[in-house]
Amino acid sequence: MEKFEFKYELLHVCKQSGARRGRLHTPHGVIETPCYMPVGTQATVKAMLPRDVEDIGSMIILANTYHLFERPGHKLVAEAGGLHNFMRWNKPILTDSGGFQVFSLAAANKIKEDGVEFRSLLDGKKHFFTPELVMEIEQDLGADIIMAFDECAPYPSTYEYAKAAMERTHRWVVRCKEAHKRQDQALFGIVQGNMYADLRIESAKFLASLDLPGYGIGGLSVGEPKPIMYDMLEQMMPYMPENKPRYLMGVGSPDCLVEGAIRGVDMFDCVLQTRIARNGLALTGTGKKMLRNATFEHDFTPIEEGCDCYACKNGFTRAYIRHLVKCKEILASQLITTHNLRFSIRLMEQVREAIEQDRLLDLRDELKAKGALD
RNA sequence: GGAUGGGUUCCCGAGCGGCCAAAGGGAGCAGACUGUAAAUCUGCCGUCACAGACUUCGGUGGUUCGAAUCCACCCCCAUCCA
Repeated sequence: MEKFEFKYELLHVCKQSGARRGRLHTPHGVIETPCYMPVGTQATVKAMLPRDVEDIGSMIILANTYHLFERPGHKLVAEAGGLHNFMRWNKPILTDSGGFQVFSLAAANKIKEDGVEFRSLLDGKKHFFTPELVMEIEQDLGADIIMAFDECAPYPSTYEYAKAAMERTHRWVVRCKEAHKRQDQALFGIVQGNMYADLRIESAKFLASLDLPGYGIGGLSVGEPKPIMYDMLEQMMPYMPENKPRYLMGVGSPDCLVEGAIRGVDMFDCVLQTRIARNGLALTGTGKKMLRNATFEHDFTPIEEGCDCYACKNGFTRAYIRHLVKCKEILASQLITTHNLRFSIRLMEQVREAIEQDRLLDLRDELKAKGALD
């Protein structure tokens, strides 16, 4: 594997907020930050063609190690020439490690020092995920950015448990780093520490000492109130390396995207946009709109006036989309997903511009006043 | 004209003397959704002055302490026989 330099350029720091405007170079392209990354867990952004994901301005998408290991299997993806070729997406990809599944499927999993025993959701078979196996899978998948195997502790967790999970995560990231060989992939470590600021700081310092090309911030938005999440970000951020991208994992509601950027986050991913789209809920500059609702029956305006997404600029009306939602037509998911993703990506375009102009707090207030962050 | 089986709350469809405002599904209405076990899940769904009351199970009468459930007649529907 050819060596690639995953250079992160810090282009500008917003004088008003401290937010970072940056640029991350990967083998499959450049990522302007801060950015929102659509999620394509099963090697597809649900309801979207790769062409359309590209058209809305996605610079990078996610896929999931755990899901692709289960099906179709990382060896098959390797046989297909890697994830990019398999799913026909030639821009950057980030694979999550399965650490979140340790958390979300906790009832069925056994966490041990060496790794985590998973019960397959598909056939009940037991699998044992170790840092080494996760690295093997992620290297076979071949994403540009790969996440270390971590343990995402639930909220609330006791201090003792949070500390144990964090320390285990630290031991695992060292093993990941040891096992990771591909030079054309960037291995990101993940900060843990639950809702304990001292643990977060300890975790940030430890990970910084490993000199990895980027860092995930994990274990947030797991049910805690938003002010707690923001407080955690504020407390730990001074200990995160300035010259490395910071990826707030799994967070990405419109308000969190802006508030996160203000607190120094460079990358976000979130399933919310695509999931709520499939349930008929559209994000707009004046707040969320449940297009299934009867109020839109005779509403022949676009989802959002002035939006440049395919659905809005081609005359698809709320009344029509409501009809599609009620009929459970696939096009409803396609149109609303396209819109929600474009909304989020455009939001980040605005955020980047505001950072360059040292006015991100102003932008936040303007968006808030219109209801865009509700 | 005769025989048989039916008519249940918006629709389909259970119920076949009290525990029935009436199972279940659909439709309708609303809500949830943040590193995707999600094209999923939850709630409401006769009316009202709503921890209670009132009006419903083709119609009308009757039996009974009590009927959607039993009886009589009538009106419709389906199939079969003339």
